[in-house]
Amino acid sequence: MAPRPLTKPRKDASQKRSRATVDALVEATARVLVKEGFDKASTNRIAGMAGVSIGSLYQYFPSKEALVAAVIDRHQRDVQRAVRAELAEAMNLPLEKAVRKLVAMAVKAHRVDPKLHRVLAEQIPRMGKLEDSGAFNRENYASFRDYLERHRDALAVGDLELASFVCVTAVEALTHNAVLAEKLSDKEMDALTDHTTRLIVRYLKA
Amino acid sequence: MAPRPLTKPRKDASQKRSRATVDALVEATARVLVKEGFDKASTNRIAGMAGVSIGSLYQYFPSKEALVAAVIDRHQRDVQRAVRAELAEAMNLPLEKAVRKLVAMAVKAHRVDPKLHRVLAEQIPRMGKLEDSGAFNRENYASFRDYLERHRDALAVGDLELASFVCVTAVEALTHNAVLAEKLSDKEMDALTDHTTRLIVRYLKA
Amino acid sequence: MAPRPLTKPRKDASQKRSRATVDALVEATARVLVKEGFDKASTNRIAGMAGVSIGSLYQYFPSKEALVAAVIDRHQRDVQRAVRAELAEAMNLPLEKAVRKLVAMAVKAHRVDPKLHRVLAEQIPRMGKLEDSGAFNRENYASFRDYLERHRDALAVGDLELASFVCVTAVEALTHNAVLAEKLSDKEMDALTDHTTRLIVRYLKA
Amino acid sequence: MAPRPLTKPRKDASQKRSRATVDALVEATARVLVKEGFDKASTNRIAGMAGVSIGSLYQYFPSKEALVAAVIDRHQRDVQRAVRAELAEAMNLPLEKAVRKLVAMAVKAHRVDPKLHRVLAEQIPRMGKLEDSGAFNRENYASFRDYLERHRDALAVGDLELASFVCVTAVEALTHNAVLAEKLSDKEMDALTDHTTRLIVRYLKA
DNA sequence: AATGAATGAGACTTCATTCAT
DNA sequence: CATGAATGAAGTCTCATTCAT
Repeated sequence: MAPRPLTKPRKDASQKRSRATVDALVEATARVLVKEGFDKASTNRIAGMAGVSIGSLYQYFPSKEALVAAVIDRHQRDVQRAVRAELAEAMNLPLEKAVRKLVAMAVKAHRVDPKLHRVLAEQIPRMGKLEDSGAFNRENYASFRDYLERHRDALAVGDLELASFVCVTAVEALTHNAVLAEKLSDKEMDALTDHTTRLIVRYLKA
Repeated sequence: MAPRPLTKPRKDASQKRSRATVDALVEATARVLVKEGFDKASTNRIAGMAGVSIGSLYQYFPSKEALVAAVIDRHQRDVQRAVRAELAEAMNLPLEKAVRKLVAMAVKAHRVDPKLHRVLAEQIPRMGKLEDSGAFNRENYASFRDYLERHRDALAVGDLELASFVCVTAVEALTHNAVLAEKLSDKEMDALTDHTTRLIVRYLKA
Repeated sequence: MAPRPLTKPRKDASQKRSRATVDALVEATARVLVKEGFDKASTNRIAGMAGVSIGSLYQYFPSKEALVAAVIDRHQRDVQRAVRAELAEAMNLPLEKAVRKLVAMAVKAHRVDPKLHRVLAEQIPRMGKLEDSGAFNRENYASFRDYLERHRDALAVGDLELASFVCVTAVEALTHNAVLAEKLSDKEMDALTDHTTRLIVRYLKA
Repeated sequence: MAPRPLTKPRKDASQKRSRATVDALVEATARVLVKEGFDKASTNRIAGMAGVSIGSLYQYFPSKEALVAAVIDRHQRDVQRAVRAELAEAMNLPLEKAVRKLVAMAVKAHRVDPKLHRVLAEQIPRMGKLEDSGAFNRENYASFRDYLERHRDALAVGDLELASFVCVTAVEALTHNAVLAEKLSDKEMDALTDHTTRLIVRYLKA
């Protein structure tokens, strides 16, 4: 067994400090993005809000883009965490219930941090991260395709790839626009969920 | 023959020159937006590409935004022109044919200048022109609602406002994403049109 | 006798038109200077206010400076005209009355167009026209020296050059500052006139 | 001896560097103003003369005006420092001696940096700092009024506010113009001081 | 002469990033 | 490693002036 290096604890401490700094920077970036918008979000402002010197910022992130990318990652992890359990559940339900659950999930995903989501949604396409856009990301897309595969017999559509694209795109767009509208009552959101569910179910069902 | 007024030609020449400059600037803006993206599209670059001095640019457009707004207007007029006749036609068809035509129309609209459309779609939300976003603008939205109103009896949905939102949003998102993918064959586009049409028709039909 | 050239009348007409254009430009410059301040007074704005094209402006004035110089000249001629008669009168009065008249004259001079005067007073030093500054110009200065010369016996001062400088500078500064204050009542202005007169008379009188 | 804290030197060095930059900028502004005049004094020129990047200039001064304001402040502090002791002394002298001292003081004040003073005197009115204009500022004005108050019995004038205005304005104008003339010998300056003193004393004395 | 479109030097300012301490 | 002063390219915009018509 290798001897525990003497510097470990200290390194741990410093690692902890590093981690805290990184977190503070990511958090500050998110806050500044929301409060000031992308164009006004300067690295100096971000460093200031994080309570960190501009030099330190560049110790941990090589560029402004890297910072924004980290925010995107964190946001997507947050969304994923909020949704993963439900997604798993939905996978075992019959079509209509499954779809309804998925739609509800999409709404929930968009509501994790709508203002941040909005800013990011505007910036992501400009950062060549198109594939990750939307609150439904690759992972969820695959799960849904899987589900369709397993229920192929109950479906009216043959091309599951296309069908997945149609469903995911439609649901994503509807929930995205609805959440961004901001002024929707709970009742209206429920109505939207109903309609979206119907849209998808009727499309899929044989 | 009426004598040609002596002052006319000069003024005309002048006006023609102005008009040419303005057009060159709008065209250059569109080209730069496509080639370099919004952030890199500086007024100097635009003036350079238009073969016009920076001073002339500011003679006609008070700011970068004004320039982009002009590009948006021009693009929307182009789209509208490409689509208006078909839209009118579609209004008199039975449901399925109408929807199919509308979907085809949406595809066509997105194909007017897809790369420009992509850039503008990213910028429009940041310019407070939300309502005009998408290839379906307000006017088309109203037409569609009208159509639903007139066919209310054949529909399964009661809330036409909501139904319009659902249909327009879904069609817009599907065609937008599909066109942006760029790598779709004609056959694939036809399949998408079929699916989209089915999606909408099944949703609407009683 | 030389025959009257056939073009004379026309030339007259065109000269009249030229004169009108020049006047309009000078007037417009004065107005813009007062309304917008020196820095905001662009040649284009001046041409616009004069109802004349920028090209024509440069037909008559080679530069912005020339325009301002013309305004200064005109203003000084206006002031001179307003004051000349009184100045002549004052020259024949006994000391105290003469001084009082001169002070009143200085006030009047500053009131010809106080707002324009103020702007010009700020600009003149920057244009190398120091010697002409103030509402008392060279001509008036000489007249006053003359007056002192002719009343030398009644004076307590020997160096008339210096005395002239002292008197003219003091009166000019007092009336200038007082008029620029703008908020002085007539009564206060009268008090100032009294005091200024006393200041000068006591200084001069044996 | 207390141990020198480890972080102190760096911070000090930092602060010293900042301070040096700021000083260099203010000094450069003053120099450029004198050498080129206000209109030609661009921030780039100033930064260049200070041997500092334009970015650093804007790190410390938000605008060109702020820079000029700093120069004004510095100049006024310099003037004040040169004059304060004498002013205090003068306050305890009898009328004639006091006035003579004040006049001498005004001359001295104008001689601190006459060329800079000239440029600033032209700019200050345009910066809404009217009240501070002249080498006599508010503080000195108040001191003088005080002095008159305390010697009211010896004076021929009742309205001390007006009297202060008359005295301060006259002295300021005379010394200002005299110093700006530049070509005056010491003897001439002495003569001017005598005359100015007489002007004021005779005006005030009962 | 009159017109006004065009010019372009140059002003002010911002901000991502580097580097001496 | 942290700090924050310093950098300078690049951006937006103005305005006196020129010149083709």
